[in-house]
Amino acid sequence: MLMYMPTLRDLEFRHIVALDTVASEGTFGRAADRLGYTQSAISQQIASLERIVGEPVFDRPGGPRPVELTPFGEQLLSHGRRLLSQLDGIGNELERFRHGDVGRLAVGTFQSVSATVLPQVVGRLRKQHPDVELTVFESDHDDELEERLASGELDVSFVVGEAAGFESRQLLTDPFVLIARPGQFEPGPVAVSDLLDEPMIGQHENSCQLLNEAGLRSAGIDPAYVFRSNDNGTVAAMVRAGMGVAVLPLLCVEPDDPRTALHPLVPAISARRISIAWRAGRTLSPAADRFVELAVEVGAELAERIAAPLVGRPAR
Amino acid sequence: MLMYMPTLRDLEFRHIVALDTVASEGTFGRAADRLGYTQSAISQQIASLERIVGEPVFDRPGGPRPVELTPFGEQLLSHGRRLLSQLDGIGNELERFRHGDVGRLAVGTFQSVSATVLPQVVGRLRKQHPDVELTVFESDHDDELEERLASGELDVSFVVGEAAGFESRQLLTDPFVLIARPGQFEPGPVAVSDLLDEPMIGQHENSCQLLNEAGLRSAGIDPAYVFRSNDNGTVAAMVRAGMGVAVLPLLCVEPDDPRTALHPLVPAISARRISIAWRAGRTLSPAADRFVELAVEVGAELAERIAAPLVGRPAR
DNA sequence: GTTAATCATTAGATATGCTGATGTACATGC
DNA sequence: GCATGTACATCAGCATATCTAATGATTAAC
Repeated sequence: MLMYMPTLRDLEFRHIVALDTVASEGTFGRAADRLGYTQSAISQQIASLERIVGEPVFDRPGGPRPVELTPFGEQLLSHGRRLLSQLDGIGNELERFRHGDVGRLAVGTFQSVSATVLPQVVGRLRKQHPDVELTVFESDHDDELEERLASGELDVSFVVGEAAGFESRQLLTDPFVLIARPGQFEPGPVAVSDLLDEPMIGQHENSCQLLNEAGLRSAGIDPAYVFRSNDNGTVAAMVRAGMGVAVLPLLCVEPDDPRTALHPLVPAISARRISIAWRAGRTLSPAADRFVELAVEVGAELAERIAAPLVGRPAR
Repeated sequence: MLMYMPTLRDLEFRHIVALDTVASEGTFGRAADRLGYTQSAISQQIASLERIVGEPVFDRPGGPRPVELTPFGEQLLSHGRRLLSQLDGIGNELERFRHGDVGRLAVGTFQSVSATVLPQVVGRLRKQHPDVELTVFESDHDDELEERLASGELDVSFVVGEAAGFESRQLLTDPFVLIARPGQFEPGPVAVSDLLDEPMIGQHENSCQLLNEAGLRSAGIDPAYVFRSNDNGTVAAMVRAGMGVAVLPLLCVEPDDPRTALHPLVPAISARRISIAWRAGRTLSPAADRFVELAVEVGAELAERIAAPLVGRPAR
């Protein structure tokens, strides 16, 4: 009959615990009592341990004298104790991970979110879970964000609208507004048709700009762009300089700048929906979960704040 | 039916190996092939792992798509890998220990051995097993050495003769010789009875000195000590100065010093036997075993060398 | 819609680990 | 010296865990 030859990989933590307990109690029987086993069980556990390591771990003097670790047993025990405390450490780390207190988190974002939602979310996350290693990747190309989400490089990403293959939670809707010089239009809503002859300032081609142009076109305007920039500050400056007017998502605009006037458009261009997304079917880490929650929270607050000036300001 | 609630302590290395293999293979089946199990076994191992940690470790998209670690699974795996490599490290360390290449070793010794046998043994040990942590405790009181041997403070100790409760290996026998000024006696053996009127120089009371005096008395001499020192160089100097003669174990004497003459005694005082001892029934560490072997080796060489001058010198 | 690939589940065989009883070795006390 | 007590080892029997083999359920791809 061929015996299975055990290796160190067969070592189990109960072996170490038994070794430790017997070593400190001095007898198998007392160790058994302390661990809730019978003497026979401990005897067999130690025997099994000795088969695994290939050496006796105790000197058994026989009779009523206590057993004593062999030098090999001492060596094994000191290594084993380290292993046990490592295991306990792992338990603690996993518990922290479970609460979202540690872990890596890679987030995708794009400009307008980076400037408005993200700082709030990051701030709250860092306050509540300071040890989460957060990395942020920004791109103005939706497909790049989605690729990295799909590959697993990103855990979650802010996105405009929804994309197939992803789960998401909607954070807020961001309406398009007209940015003009103060006095250029009557305060209050402006008809899209009034923009027919206006020179337009816009962004370079991106999902948001496309949505915007599609909206204008469906209202009968074929906008003539005299300048394009993806820097929202530059766009606003050009408007102030009288180069033209711009249609931008509200989140891209500095709402309280008195040097520009904001006007809702009628008919409204369908607002872009900002969500946070992750790969469908992929379990989120607790930290990522927390991030999503915070994003929803911040999104709701922001939605409230941006509704006010848009309605209120033209009346001012 | 009450279920047993597993804890992290129930984690086994096979769980980690399965986790790792499935993670890198992408499917349970291929992992099973690689590990020599059936797919069912791996499925059950992962299920068991998930019960232990309380979380799914894989996202299973269903159908022919590969499984993928959950963030929790990733975290667990990275900790688990560390644990596995620790275990392998322990295996290596134990192997080195088994060969006597690492470990602590506490050795007891006394003066004459410290001056003759020990340096040789230590030298060879350090050369062959440089990473053994050797500590040496020296005492001229046999009982102190034995106490520390018994308590486990010392692993092995050089001793004179044998003591109950210890196992030992004999290294050499160290004959007593007479040390006198050259010309004081005829070269060759000296009769103990000729020492009747000689003033004697001896050591303070210790096991070796007692053996010595007992030997002289049993030959009819009641030695009159005019000076005692435990420093062998001092004793020799006093002999050279003409203060008296000394009877010392040969190992305590500088055998090639032309300013003193060495004489065997007739009838010989029964030589002291030098052994190396350890607690009976206690398994020695491989390093200690090695030390014993080296001590025997050195003892044999030394026995050969000290026999020569004792026989040869009086004839010179 | 059918096929192929995947994991989960089930049932049964085997191995493992435990209990309880017994065997064996040793020290201690009379 | 012999009886006694205390300890570990071993054995038999049982419960449980773990593996294999077969089957079921789910999903992608054609």
